Amino acid sequence: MNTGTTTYDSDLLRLLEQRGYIHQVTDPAGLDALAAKSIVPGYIGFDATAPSLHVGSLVQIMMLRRLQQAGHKPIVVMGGGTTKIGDPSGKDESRKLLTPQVIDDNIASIFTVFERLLTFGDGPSDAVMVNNDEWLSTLGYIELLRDVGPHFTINRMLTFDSVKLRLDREQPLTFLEFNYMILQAYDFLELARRYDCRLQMGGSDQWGNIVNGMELGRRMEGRELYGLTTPLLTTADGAKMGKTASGAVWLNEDQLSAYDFWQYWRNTDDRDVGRFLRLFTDLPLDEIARLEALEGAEINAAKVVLANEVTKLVRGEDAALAAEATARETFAGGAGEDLPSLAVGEDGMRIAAVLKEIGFTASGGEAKRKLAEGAVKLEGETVKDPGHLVLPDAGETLRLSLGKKRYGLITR
RNA sequence: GGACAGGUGGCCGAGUGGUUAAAGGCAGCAGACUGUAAAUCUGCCCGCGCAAGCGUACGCUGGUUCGAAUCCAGCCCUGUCCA
Repeated sequence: MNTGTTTYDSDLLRLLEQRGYIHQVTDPAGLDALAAKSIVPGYIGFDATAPSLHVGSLVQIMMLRRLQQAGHKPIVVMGGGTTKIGDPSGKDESRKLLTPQVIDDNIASIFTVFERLLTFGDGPSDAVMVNNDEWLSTLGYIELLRDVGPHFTINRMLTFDSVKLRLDREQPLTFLEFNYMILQAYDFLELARRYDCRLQMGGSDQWGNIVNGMELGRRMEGRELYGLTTPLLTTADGAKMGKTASGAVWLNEDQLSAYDFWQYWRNTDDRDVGRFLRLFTDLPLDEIARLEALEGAEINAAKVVLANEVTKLVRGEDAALAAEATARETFAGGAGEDLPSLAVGEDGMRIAAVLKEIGFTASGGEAKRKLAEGAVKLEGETVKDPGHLVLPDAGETLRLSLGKKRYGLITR
């Protein structure tokens, strides 16, 4: 693990290293020297395919926050232009094309989260958000080929992991996907021109793209650019971060309630607590060290702190407090108000239907299975009969649970 | 354009005429144990229906057959090699 000692002179690299953001840096000494003496504008690119980013992107967002904390300028690049040609992320089917309107709406929605974590404005170290559609959509093909094309060799492109993997596995790799990396490289060049951007950051899978951008900038305009990647974030049991029972862990409230968001962090694996505290909260390192050292059941206290802090940053303080209060009451046998709820109406509803309606199960059949397994409780009593009629008295609230972690409130 | 190999449930991957809603693995959910952790063991894991049952499903379309994921034809898609 990270010892906290570092050889860097700049606040930026010290901060990033101590908190565990650094996987690779193209020229650590050069970047360190630059960051020690001047403001470094740095960018990270984000997808605009959905109305919210999810937890998997949070490391990157936090890294922009650290950049700003160290006095530099974060640039958020939304991939509006690249989204227009579809997402080539390896999955064969998910190449849905989005209309410009949808993309713009997505970007606006995503921005609400950035707004909480970064300070935007016109000052030298204020954050800015740009859409790469601004330059990509007006790019001429001939022009691009002539100016940029000569700087890429197919030989080298073939050596990139993203490409090699596909070829080795004998999977299709389209020309479109192959070109994606050129457009991403072009982004870096354009940002260097517009904002004197010197640094691109990203996940470790972006290393190749980042290096391409740096080299393009150097070859075309003699620019000195830097790249830095974060480690691929997995949970201690090896899974990619951000996936859970009911899908992705979205950052926006519209896609995932604050309570569920809070629960995601509360359920962190013991082994991940320290690492996540460093990455995803602003708590001082010595306090994190103290929390991380807790053993046995006591580490749960650290998980609560983690959940509170992350929820506070991403969703705001009120949301964090409410989520924590709800969790405390709920797991103490009561029922917090933040829980999902369902009104069954005057005639009541059969319990299998209730489970489906409230979103605990995907289908009626699954609800019946869970009932048969004895996983469902109503007011603390196990219910097994799918036909059991749920009908609270007027004004009464029943407490429904599926398994040990999912709770909901049923009213008439 | 040609030759060959392939397209199976969220993913990987068996299955070459009925007993196949389709082996096995992964992921997921639940139960037990716990600390709302991990590991482990057990069960579940297409949809609808209280149920008997019904409906969909093995790239697409059509055909053979009492019966097809499995056989035939055409088409679409992918890979490898050749032009």
